Amino acid sequence: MKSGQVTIKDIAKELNISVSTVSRALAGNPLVKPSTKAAVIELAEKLNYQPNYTALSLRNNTTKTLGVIIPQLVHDFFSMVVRGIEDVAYASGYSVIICNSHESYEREVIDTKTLMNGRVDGVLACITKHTKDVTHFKEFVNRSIPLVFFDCVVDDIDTDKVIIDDYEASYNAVNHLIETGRKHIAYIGGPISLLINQNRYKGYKDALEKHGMSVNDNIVAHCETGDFADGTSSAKKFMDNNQQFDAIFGATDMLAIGAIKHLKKAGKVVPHDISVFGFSNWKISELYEPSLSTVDQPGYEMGRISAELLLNQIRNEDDTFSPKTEILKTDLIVRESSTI
Amino acid sequence: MKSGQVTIKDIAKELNISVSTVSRALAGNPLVKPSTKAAVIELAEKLNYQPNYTALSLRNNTTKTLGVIIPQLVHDFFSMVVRGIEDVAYASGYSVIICNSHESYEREVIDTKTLMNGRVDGVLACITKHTKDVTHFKEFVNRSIPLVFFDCVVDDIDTDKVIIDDYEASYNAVNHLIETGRKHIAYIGGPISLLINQNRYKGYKDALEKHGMSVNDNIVAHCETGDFADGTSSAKKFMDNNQQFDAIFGATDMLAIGAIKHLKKAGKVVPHDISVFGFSNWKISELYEPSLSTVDQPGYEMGRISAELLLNQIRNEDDTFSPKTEILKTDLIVRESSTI
DNA sequence: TTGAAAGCGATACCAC
DNA sequence: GTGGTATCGCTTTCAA
Repeated sequence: MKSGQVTIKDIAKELNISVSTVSRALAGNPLVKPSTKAAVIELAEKLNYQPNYTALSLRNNTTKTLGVIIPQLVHDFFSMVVRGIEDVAYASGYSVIICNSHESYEREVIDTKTLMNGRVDGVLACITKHTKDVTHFKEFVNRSIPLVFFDCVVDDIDTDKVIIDDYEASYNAVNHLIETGRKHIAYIGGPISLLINQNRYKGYKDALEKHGMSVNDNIVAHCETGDFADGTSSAKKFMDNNQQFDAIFGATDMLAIGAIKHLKKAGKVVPHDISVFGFSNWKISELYEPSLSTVDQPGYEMGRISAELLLNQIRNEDDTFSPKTEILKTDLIVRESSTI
Repeated sequence: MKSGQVTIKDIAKELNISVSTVSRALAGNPLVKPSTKAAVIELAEKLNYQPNYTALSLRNNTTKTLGVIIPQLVHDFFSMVVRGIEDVAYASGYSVIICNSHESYEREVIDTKTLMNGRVDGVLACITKHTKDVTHFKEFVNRSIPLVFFDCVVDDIDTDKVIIDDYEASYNAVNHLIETGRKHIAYIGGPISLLINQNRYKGYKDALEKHGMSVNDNIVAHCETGDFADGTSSAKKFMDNNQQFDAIFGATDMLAIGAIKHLKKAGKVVPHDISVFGFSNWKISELYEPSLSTVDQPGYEMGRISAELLLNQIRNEDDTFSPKTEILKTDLIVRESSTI
């Protein structure tokens, strides 16, 4: 763009024909005389003509761009989601613009406004841990801008959603700990205000109860962040309070590894004394020592499916649209930290 | 956008005034009668009017968007760079569109084309490990689209560049190993075709020579990826060949940790038997055991400076432009893996 | 103070 | 086969 941009007008002038003809020639319209067409194409290539994207967007009322609002990028799971989104988008001729909310509610609100002015044809969003008021997202629906939520979704907005079966994953993980002989299983999770954490906690609870155990609130922690430091401090709190436990289920890999760090410091051996299970299958969970048992979430697939749902909405437009919720299955990856 | 979008035309019709007046009122033009202005603003708010971004772009020949081409996102360093870019961009009213080349040359070429059609006002780029032919980047210069390279830069394109002082960082790291008494220091690095790796290797070599040591090619590896597995296999190769060494300088944290993994397996104790130094200060380097000594690169600052240089180019436009290269300093972070 | 009209780049309908 | 022109939404002269 700027000064240097070649337009069809330039081509038309140079060849002494009208812009209409140039446009048609470039579009491969069969009505154009072959010789004219050849001349246009040759000159276009010589001048390195690129159709002005902005003009096309305005004309067609479509930007061929998808917006993604995501709370973190340095995150193996989210990164795979983005990759899935990009692959589907590019394959359909769409670009992707990523807004990183950095887990900030204020930033998220700004991001929605940024995407609301016709810059994108549709939006894929995963809300931050702190998002409670979702008015800013409802506005997409009001304006009938296609919207798909993934992972951390908003319950009371009626649109497509793609989520992980957190409940089942967490149930299975805790079940595994019980079946390998653990009797006193602690829980360390992220902010319980988030639906995904509610589900992970519920899976934990139900797995215990299924086996006739009950939750001991002294070894349950709902942390603010889900980060490493929270895992360490939670494990420390449990031990300082002289709580007995032989396993920890951490609702994120970082919480789990943070907990292990403290256990080691306190002289406990993982998994001999205490088994630990994580959630997300970050790269570090494989590299850490002991390697961490964890839940593998299908991030790429989540991105792929979300993008497909969004493209469907975009293509549908005026037609009737009935929102779907896709629930994706997870896998347990058992490693050293829970192999007794 | 799409059907539902409110335009100034709608407002004009509703109030029985012209679009010009509406436009002026919204722009805060003082010539508009206060009562008219108030009415326009009130209605605009009521209808939740948002100026059409595409129309503005076309009109002003400016997109208020910066493009970023980056080879990886799940990377603590790049992530900080992006954050720095975003902060500067947003503060100046610019959006950021990120193209992830996924370390693929082909993808990178596509990304440059995507950004070449007037979608962005300028581009920030870090080339992939595999990029040798840089014709696609030269086209930005030909079209006088502002361009700034960061981190992995292209030497023979005359534009702004922001780089890390890889040479000095690596020199200092190896120097530290020598000063703590190490005599036989191995080198494991990424693809030597990349300038940054040439510099890291040179820093290693010069530090050795400065202390009267010489490079032993049997304990030098230039790997293809810089990933974990390459670190492991290089360390294995050194040991399988019965090479003696008491330290390893890994030109990425992943290479270093991969190497440690093998050392442990082979019964060596880090740092007692062998010191290890990494590069990049990934989060994992702090969590790993032993915690990894490493080079901290100022990612956020790199992003910030790159974006500022780009915005300067954009604002300058026609004026004379003399490309600058900023070289950023690094810090050594000494942790357990090199503390004897 | 306000309105009419040109123009940003590309497309498509309507003439000829 | 080709040219003229309206149009997308908005800003900005130029007139009134």
